Amino acid sequence: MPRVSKQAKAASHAKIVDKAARLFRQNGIEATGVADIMKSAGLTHGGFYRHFDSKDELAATAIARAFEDIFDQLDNAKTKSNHRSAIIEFINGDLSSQHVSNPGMGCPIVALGAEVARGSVAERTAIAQGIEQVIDRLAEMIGENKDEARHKASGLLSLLVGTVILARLAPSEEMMNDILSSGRQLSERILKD
Amino acid sequence: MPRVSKQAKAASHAKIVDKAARLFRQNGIEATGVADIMKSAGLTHGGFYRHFDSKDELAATAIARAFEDIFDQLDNAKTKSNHRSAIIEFINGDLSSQHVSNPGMGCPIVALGAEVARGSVAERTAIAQGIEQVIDRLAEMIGENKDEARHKASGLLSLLVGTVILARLAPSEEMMNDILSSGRQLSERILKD
DNA sequence: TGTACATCAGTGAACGCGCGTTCACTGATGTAC
DNA sequence: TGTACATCAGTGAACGCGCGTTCACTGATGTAC
Repeated sequence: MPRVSKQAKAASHAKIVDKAARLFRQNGIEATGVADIMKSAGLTHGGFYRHFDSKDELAATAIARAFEDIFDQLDNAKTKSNHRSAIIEFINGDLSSQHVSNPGMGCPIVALGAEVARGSVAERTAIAQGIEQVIDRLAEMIGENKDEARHKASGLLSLLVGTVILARLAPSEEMMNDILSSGRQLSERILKD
Repeated sequence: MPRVSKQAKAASHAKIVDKAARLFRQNGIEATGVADIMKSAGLTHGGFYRHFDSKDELAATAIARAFEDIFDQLDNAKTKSNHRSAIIEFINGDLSSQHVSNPGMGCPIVALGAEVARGSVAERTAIAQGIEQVIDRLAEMIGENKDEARHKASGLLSLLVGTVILARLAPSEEMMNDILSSGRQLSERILKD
């Protein structure tokens, strides 16, 4: 299959990014090969460099793409009438066993934070921008005075990230549930003044 | 340098584990080579398999070793007369810029949690045991009724882990300090009923 | 305590393997007339 | 609208490289007498 149309290329591009965003979160960036991603997108590895200059460039793009999933969840919750109940709904989704057992579709900070912290500038910039926006949106939903809301949003995000990481390391379902419920309870305490 | 004495071997063994515990936390397990570790311990890579059956076995051992650093800090704080001020001292050490900028000597859950979550059974067992013990010791210092204390300890640990991860991703010193101070403030709120 | 010999910690070359990246090639797409 | 040709998305073999692991070798250590 030789040259394809512009829109076919755009579709390939989007598919590569989507699959990468998923595979990177699932298995880590380093542990995911360019060939794995291309195969997952229904292509062969040789064509990769018609889309990206390097695996690192894809990683930065895929991190930004992964944050779109989080923004969708936040925006989706925000359309609900009540901000307070919307944020609780978001928290319950984040601190759920579904999220814990599906890293590929979950939070990129949880899945990739530690790895990206020692990664390239491009990767770190992408994740920092994502974090900034998540905190902005959380703060907007928390409301009250702006500084105080950002303060709470930052603490809440830290708690959510740490809770899911610990839950993914729990050796039993029982312990996972204990960790998640501790996180949920503390989250609610952050929200009520 | 051929065969060495039993105690020289024991010293080599300890040095390999110490260096591995540090390098793994600094650069990740996968990104750290056996040869890097051996070189760092003043040895050549060929001798590695007189000490461990595989890199994975070393990883599990090094994770357990890394937790010793945390236990030392916790026990050190616990010898202080007042449990309440001791736990605050521990929190302040954990949520400090020194900890953020020195992953090699810091918390293995922060540095390796996400990677170990998709690692071998040996690695996951080692980190789960470490987490269990950290929660036990935190709960003991928190006091009050046992279930409530474990609940709080679990939430506190989640918060600490997430805060340090976010702080390591902060693009500016200012944002890092904001994240750390949000984490510190929330931590104290967990402690005062 | 002294001697003879087996053991094995550590060395450094070598192994197979998978990785990111490059390349010559293909033929449909896009463009210029 | 039709024709001629350059472009370039995608293929699959090949590249150099670093990895975890194995191996033959060395000679001091540990042990048996």
